[in-house]
Amino acid sequence: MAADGTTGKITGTQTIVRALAVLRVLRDTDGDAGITEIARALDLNTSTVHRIAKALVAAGYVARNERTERYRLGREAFLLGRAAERTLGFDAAEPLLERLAAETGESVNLVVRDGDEGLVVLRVESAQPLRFTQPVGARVPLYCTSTGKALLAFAADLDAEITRLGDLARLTDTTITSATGLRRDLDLTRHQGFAVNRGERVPGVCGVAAPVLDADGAAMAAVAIQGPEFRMPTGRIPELASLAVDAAREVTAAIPHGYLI
Amino acid sequence: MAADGTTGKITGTQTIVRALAVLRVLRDTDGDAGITEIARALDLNTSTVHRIAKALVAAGYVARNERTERYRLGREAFLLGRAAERTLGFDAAEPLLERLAAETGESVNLVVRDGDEGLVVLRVESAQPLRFTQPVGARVPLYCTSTGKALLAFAADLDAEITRLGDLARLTDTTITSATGLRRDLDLTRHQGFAVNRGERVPGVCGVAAPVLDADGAAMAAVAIQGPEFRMPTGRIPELASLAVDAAREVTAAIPHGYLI
DNA sequence: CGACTACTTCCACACTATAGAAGCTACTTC
DNA sequence: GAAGTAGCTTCTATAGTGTGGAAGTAGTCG
Repeated sequence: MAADGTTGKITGTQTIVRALAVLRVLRDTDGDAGITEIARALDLNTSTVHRIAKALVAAGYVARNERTERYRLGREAFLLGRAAERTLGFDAAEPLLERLAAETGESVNLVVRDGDEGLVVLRVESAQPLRFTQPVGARVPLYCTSTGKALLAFAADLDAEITRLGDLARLTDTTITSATGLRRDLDLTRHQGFAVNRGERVPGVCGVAAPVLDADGAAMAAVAIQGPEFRMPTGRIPELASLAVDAAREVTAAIPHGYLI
Repeated sequence: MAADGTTGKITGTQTIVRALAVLRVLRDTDGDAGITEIARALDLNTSTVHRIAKALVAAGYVARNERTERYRLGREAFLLGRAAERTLGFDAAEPLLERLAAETGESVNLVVRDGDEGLVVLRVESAQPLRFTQPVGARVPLYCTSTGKALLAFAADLDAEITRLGDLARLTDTTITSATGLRRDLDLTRHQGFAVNRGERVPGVCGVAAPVLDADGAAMAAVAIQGPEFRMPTGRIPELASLAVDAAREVTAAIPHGYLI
């Protein structure tokens, strides 16, 4: 079968796509949103959005303010998320990351592949006043982050990945901007078993990431330790990497295999 | 069977209802589920479920195992939940409950009204080896729990609530089983500003709950301290109640008003 | 006080979602 | 190892669902 990397047009699901789009708008809105607001954002008729919203309210996925007639996400959305957290093993992974953060004193993230980006699904923040922080749900580039490079280096088809990335935008002095340079870095990452990022995306920020591997040796996710460069000198990298690799190995047991999380 | 809450006859939303039903099945399934399994649970044609599942997978709400062709909730469901947590103020409420749990040494819950039941949306467990525990997502009766009685006592129309409850099943020696008895208890609750439950649902378990009130004085949620009766003697109730009331007042500022959460 | 904006309801029609049939693969049984 | 079984997936004609324009209602601003 032709592996359709990009989502092909699936027919017979217009309504579902629209309903999920409404949820997405509410997810990305601070506070609440009105029907017209949502309709405009999605370029849909207000009556269509209104009907969809009504169904979502009836199901509890959306909460409705009776007075202001405005909407926000509801309790069923919250409960769905909790269930997803459990079934994807994030709740089991969290204590492992917390331990890693405590051991290293730095922030720790769990990142999964989401198309051509990395998606932060868990974070534990360092207790230090100066710490690296990225919100859950943040999407990060693959080619210039420790987690992204760990995901790429242990992807099923490394060459295909590199060509697919296209242009590598320069974000800092140390950003790797050539395909050959990235290839060399990923080979090293694969050989070492962990990826290192020294200010390639944000100046002064260093990351060390280990892949969470499935039975075939492909990366399902990546665990990263992140902090200011001065607290993570070259000499400390081996120790940090070893801790990250250990944590990643434990996370492997926590999350379900075979799923593109 | 599928009716969630009070699903009136809303037309033009069959597909959305079905898609949400598929999500509900996955939510209530441990591990993963197959198409046929879901179709049987919902009494739908497999091809219908398959198409819906495909749309949900494309949107990232459902994760698909390519090898086993089985499904579980996906990352977008998780992210939606996190967003709901934020917009409903649960993330802001959590530290308040944690403080209450630390102050009292007992388990703390936040419960909202869900139709004719209470729904546990947050919990912080006591550090004690013997502790009361209820999972997030658990639904509890209103008439025999501290949180339920706090929600009832501060409902908009108290009389209507009591008649609507119907039969009050006896669960323990101390369960209130008569409408007049419940009425008296709720009046006291309203007067005191907090509800107490001494083993009315589970023998030996005591709860003290304070309502989270909106601007109109109606309950939006309830905060409860729960533990074994012997650690919560009558003499300690005023102190615990005062702490619960204070916490509930702070939670009021955290959660959005006007929404039936 | 009138104009404006937003939410809600209704209904005929177009087009979407439906479900049956059939192909396909993986696993089980004999 | 062949035959059988169960489950996933694709296809398509058709029924019936969802659509969006229009009209009604309520609240807000100048």
